[in-house]
Amino acid sequence: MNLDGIDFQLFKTFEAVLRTRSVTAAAESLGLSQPTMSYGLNKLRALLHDPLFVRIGNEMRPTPRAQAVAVPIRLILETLEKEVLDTRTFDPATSDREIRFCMADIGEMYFLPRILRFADTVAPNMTFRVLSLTPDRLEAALANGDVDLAMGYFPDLSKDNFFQQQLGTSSFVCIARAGNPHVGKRLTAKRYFDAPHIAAHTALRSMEVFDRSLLASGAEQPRVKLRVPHFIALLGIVAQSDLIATVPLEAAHAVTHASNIRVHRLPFPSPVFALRQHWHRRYHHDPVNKWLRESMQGLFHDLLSERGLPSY
DNA sequence: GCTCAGTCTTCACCGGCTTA
DNA sequence: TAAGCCGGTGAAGACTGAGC
Repeated sequence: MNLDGIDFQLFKTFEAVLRTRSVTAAAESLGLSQPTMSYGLNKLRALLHDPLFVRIGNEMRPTPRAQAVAVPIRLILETLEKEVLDTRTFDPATSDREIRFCMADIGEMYFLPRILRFADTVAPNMTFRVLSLTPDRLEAALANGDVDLAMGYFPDLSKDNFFQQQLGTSSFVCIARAGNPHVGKRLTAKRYFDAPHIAAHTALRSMEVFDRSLLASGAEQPRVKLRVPHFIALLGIVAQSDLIATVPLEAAHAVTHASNIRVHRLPFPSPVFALRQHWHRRYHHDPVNKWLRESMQGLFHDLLSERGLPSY
């Protein structure tokens, strides 16, 4: 079986004759003339090698072949109408779609609470999932729709297939537990570089910007005593040890309320990096993706561009 | 069995679109 | 630009069942 000669109008012809049991009535229901209906029916008869309908009295009765194909043809028409030709716009108020983000764990702490509060009011039935993926897997996930939006610092997603929009800029600060003897009353450059550091570079891609900046300035490198893969672990260790950490400002925002962690300005000018949202060009015109991007832009643009260092 | 009304099929033609 | 294709229409003829 091939699709040569298949015209979906013929399926509508079939469905109308089946429904009305009359070529004339079917023609009227489709707004066509009776000969056109008859012509279409004959084409379908030739295609399916069956008379499909035979006249018995004043009724066109379906043949067994017509009865057999009635259900699949109806399914085809319904699928076309509902899933191909349906151009209704996306309505977040009624949608129960799952939105999938890719963020570093810093993003989860900083972006998600605000996203959830926003969703409670405008998209109450939506659910959310956050994935943490390597750059190559993220690229594929955005391309095939497994991830809707990547938010944060993703320098690898600058290829032609991806769109990006800057949400704001960020910089770096230092965090240490209250009373950390390496910090003292004010964090000086000497204290910063003498202190033992903890780093979570795997989780925080943006730290690459900080490292490159420090290298380019010719300054000495911080003494990293411990490297951990997760930002959450870093927080716990900073809170309970004399290690200090350099983290993006968003991370500092996220831990402002933590019991004994204090945020300090760096004792030298901090490099600045862009926080962006990234999406694949396949989904550039997708109503859901479009709504999501515009919402995130509205939600975070002012916040990221206007906020300063948290009070401490 | 004839007539009539309703319906279907076929034919001729028209107009729009594509292609050489 | 002309030819060919395709989907459409109107007209005419054929078919069928109901009524007499």
